[in-house]
Amino acid sequence: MKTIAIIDDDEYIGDMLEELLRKENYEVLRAYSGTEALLLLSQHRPDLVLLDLMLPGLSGEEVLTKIKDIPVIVISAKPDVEDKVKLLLGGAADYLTKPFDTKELLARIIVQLRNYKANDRRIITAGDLEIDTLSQQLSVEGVPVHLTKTEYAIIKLLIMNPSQVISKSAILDRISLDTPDCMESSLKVHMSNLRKKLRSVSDKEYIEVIWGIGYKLNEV
Amino acid sequence: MKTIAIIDDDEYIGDMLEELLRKENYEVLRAYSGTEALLLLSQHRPDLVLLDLMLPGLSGEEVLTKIKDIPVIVISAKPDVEDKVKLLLGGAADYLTKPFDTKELLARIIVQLRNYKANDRRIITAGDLEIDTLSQQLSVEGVPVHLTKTEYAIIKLLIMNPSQVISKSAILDRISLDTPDCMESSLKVHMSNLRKKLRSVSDKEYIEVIWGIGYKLNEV
DNA sequence: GAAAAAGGTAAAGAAATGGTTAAGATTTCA
DNA sequence: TGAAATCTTAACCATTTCTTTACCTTTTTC
Repeated sequence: MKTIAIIDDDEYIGDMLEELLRKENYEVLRAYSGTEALLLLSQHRPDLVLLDLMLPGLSGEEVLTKIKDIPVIVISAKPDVEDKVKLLLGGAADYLTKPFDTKELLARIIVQLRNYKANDRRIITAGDLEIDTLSQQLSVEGVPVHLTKTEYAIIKLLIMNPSQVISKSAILDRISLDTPDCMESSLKVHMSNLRKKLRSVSDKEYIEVIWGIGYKLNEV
Repeated sequence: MKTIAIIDDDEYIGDMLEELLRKENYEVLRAYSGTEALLLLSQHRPDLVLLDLMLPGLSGEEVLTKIKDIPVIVISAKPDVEDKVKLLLGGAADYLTKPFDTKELLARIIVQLRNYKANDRRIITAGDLEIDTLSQQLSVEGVPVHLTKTEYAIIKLLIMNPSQVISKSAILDRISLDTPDCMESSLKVHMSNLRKKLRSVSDKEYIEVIWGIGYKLNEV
């Protein structure tokens, strides 16, 4: 998933943009002034910036000069060609004049994003366990552990529902072991192998058995 | 000096553009129809294409799909948002509606050209791997490696998404191997050949297999 | 406490997946 | 058109992963 920072002091427009982008499955960051924007960018690294020019404090132009290596789409109420040229030459990747069509904005966002390497991570943690859904890797207390496809599917299910009891049938559904006869015996083995791998890194008992029902991940 | 191709059947506008660009010290190529454009592009490699949509013969859209890795600025009389979106998603780098201000056009040309390094090339790197999107060449630890078109498409996809698991189906989608039955066997061979070429330069294992899922580029 | 039920482990065989090679088909380019 | 490069297909092998089986331990129930 890509992250987009919206820098706009107008809360109404910002909210509208945020909703629009979230619907398209982007992660959204917000800043409401130039200084806030710089703070935000020092802490996060979005894949793209939507920058409104009318900002309190620092001007949009000043903010633009501070942004390195992230494409910036400038949004402005001024249809002035002089402004457009100045901002484009100043480093903006694109320039849209209000009012704009949201479909066009989305298309231009895609244009900008497709030029850049995706460097986002999607990490889900539960206690000392951490999975990176993009590299499909598990880390236990920071140590990467190699898992098979099925083992990864199991631990992901558990991590996404920490401290909840997951029935064996739910696990079987999710990982779709489709030999109806003898699936449970297979699951037993997968659980055993998975735990063995966790144990090779840490002594903690992450996976707890709920007798007769299923399993539960303890956030130790 | 940068070279810009103008593809426009309207001689008057074309002449105007050519004069404008020459004044700005660009080299100019001209084509007056879709087929002529393709011929021109097969012989020359401009740094940028200005493409008018109203073309006799091949449509501008068709021409666009044939142009790879050269930024295309579409110029159109149609202010239709639907068209804009279609062309932008279809690979256009920018879209200007007539009538436009020439200063804005020049600024947007600079924006497009600025993405390319001083030597006129767009370089994308991941660790010791580096691709040049213009010459479609890969360098491993600085050593150029010759790749076929398909191999290049694969390594580009991996380099643009470093450390991420790319499913085989995603790769197949991207490089459009279109014999649905036996594509995987083909992919296996491409991967094998690609790795062999990488191995001939470096001992590092850049491409990792994620068993049952796909591949991942390690930034060693 | 014994029997029954459920879960854990280890090992072996089965199945799936990926790697490699080579030959034939196709495309490209001079 | 003919030669060279590239792509596809198929066969075979190596490796990884999954399932099955047997046997063991733990928990529950009576």
